[in-house]
Amino acid sequence: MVKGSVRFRNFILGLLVKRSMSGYDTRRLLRNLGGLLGTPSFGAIYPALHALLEDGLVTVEVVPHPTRPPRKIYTITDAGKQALREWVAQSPPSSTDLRAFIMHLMLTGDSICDRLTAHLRQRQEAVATHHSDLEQAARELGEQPSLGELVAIEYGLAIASAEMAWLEGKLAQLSVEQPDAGCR
Amino acid sequence: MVKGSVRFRNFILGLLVKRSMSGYDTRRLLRNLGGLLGTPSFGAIYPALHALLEDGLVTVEVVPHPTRPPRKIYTITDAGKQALREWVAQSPPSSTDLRAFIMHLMLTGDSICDRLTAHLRQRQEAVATHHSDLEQAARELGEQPSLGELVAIEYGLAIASAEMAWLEGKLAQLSVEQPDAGCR
DNA sequence: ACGCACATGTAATCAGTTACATGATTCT
DNA sequence: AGAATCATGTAACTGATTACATGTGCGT
Repeated sequence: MVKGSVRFRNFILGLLVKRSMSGYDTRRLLRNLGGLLGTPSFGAIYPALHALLEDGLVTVEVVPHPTRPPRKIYTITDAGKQALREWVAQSPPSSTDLRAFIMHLMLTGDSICDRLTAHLRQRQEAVATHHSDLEQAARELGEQPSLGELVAIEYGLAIASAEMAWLEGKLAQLSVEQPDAGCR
Repeated sequence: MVKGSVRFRNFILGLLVKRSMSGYDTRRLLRNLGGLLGTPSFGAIYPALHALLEDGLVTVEVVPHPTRPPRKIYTITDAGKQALREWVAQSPPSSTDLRAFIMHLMLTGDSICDRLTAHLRQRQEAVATHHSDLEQAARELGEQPSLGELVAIEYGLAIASAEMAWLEGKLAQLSVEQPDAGCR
């Protein structure tokens, strides 16, 4: 009867690294992020927060309010930071999950550990694989493909190419700016 | 006790437009497409197929095999084509769902209806909105954003830009190649 | 010998959304 | 007046995955 996935709980936990906030705040933050990390409902957020609390990964401070329901400000604990560090370290060996990748980007390079370039390279590999999968698919389409099919594959290919280009550029940029990459 | 979502059933139905095939085949096809349309499991595929059959949107031909379980080849019916046509017509008024968009691309321009440019324009709008949402988020990040946060937003922005560029190019190309757009 | 591709199907379980309850305050 | 924002929470439901049952043939 665990609430939510490990992945989801760590997403929420990841948001709390930057600053303490309420469940309501996490939702707003995620929406403000343009859905880059998804747009979960309260029915997912609150239970996840309760689970984190139960596991001692966060603490609550109840800020009462005269009229509205009291705000519950959640703060990540040392155990929580440790758990996140572990999650970031062991997690996506070859991530095809865009959101998990973005979350990892946000956490690495910040207070967790400077593995930014490592994650970018991993993503590079995953996208390259995806790209060649699509090329393969395009080739196998062979027999009288419809306009729609062609355009769809093209579309996927274009996005993958753009991702690869960006990743390459960013990696080059980072290697110039801070050649001292590696874990503290 | 309906099996699967309308969206998912239509995905499967959409694959059958091009050629008749078994449940096993649909799964392979989707994987070959590099996960562009997702990688559903048999536990989702078979029930969806049964539901389509019950609704008369597909027919089955059981091809027995001496040793292995018989293959069940599903073929879309006229009613199925009609249902798909309707789904494509009414569906995502402003799709933020990449997969649904790709499925629409595949269906339009083929045997369904030539609404390709309309769908591309709709997508263009959705991506533009997403892009400006991210720019807003970047601005609001304000206070001492971490390297990771910056990179994550940049990444989202880069992909959105690439999508917009591709969409613009493709629309220009289509308007030259076939100015006679519009539904038959 | 062992696993993988072929091929279908069901049951248990999970992870999430939707809908509801509660209730004051501010915008239109 | 009516809608939206603030704020938390639970219960019912849905849509999917995972794991299992069943069994042959082929590659290494």
